[in-house]
Amino acid sequence: MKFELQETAPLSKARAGKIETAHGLIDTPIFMPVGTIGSVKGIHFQDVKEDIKAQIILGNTYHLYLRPGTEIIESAGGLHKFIGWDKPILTDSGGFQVFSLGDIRKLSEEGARFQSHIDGSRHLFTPENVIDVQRSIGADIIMAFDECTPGDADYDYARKSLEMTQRWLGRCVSRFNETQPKYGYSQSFFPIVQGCVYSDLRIKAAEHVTTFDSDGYAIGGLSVGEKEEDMYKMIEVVNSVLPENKPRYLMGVGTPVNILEGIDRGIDMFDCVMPTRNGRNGMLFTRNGIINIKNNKWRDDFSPLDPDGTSFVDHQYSKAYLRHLFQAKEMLGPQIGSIHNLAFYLWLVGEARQQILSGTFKSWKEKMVKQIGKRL
RNA sequence: GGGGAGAUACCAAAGCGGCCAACUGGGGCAGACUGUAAAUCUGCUGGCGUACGCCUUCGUAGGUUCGAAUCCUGCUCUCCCCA
Repeated sequence: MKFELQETAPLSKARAGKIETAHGLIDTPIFMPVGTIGSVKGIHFQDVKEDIKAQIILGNTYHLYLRPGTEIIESAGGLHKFIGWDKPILTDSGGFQVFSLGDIRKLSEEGARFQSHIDGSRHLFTPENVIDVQRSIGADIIMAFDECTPGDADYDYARKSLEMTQRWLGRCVSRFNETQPKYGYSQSFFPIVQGCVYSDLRIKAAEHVTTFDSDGYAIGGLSVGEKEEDMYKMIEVVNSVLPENKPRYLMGVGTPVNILEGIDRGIDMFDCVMPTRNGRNGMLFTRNGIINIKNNKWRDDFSPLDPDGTSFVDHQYSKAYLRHLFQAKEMLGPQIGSIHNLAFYLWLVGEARQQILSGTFKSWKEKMVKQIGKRL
């Protein structure tokens, strides 16, 4: 994998770049739709690619390991072939599930013991076998196995948690280096910076990951309950340490405003369930603000869903019709909501990239932040 | 014509002397959602008030009772069975 830094915006840390993977190029900054279980929920891959213009999607080690299982994915010839997506894929390691599964898991130095949320069966994830599973899945970018420290963790917990994540990282790297890709193309490995909201821990964590000279670096453990200002501060702190010539991935973030603020602070890659989950639940992000399409006020608004939108759904369907679909619980409603939101997210990062390249990012961003957070 | 059952809030449906402004569904209104255990979850849904509360409600008109959606009587309407 290669990363080319093309431009940095004036008065900002925002960067435009290009990532070259075995499955194609990725323009950065980029947003990656989440396709946890091998599907961007509710959306045909054709639309993900051609309408939404996604350049890379996510999969999840935890979910794919439990179902369909690595055997099936290997038999299919890897995840790309299994799901019919020929562009890049990034897999998350399962670290976040270890965090979000709460009381059906137990952490130890060895790894994470957990029960399947599907059938209750017991499993063990270790830094080593998580790398193995990701080799089997065959994602272009695979993630370290970490502990996603909760946003409200105290210093002592955060420090110990970080130290374990660091030891796990060493084991991940070893396993990564001693194994080979299974499908004839190379895979990249990204370590994850933890450290909760504590600057000194974040700096240590960032310095630690850079000792491994990876193809890129991720910032995890943000937007997990901490204050938004803390998140922005941690991004600044970490990015002041991470090397300029490698992509930086802010995991799990966020709202459209979060993404612009992240770009402004030098983040290149984002993923989040928000556009799909909220879209399924009737919340639409637009460049003019946020629409809750279920609200009564839209019942007789026959104007296009989003006159400024880039997706076909924005022009093909009216607000009143989409509201009707949600009222009637028609599955077309969540599908349209998801497509719209993802298309908006991809437009947002694509436009940010153009603004960076033309040197106008900062003023554009300030204007956008005011608009896109409004409630319509 | 005879016999029986019933009328509860937007709808359906519990309640059958005080703990009832009234269970529960649905519908409606609003909110939440950030590396997806989520096409999910939460709240509100007689009126006024932030709240303690106050006011008006259980077909309708009376009555019994300290107290009635709940008991009694008349009336109106609905449904079922037999002729």
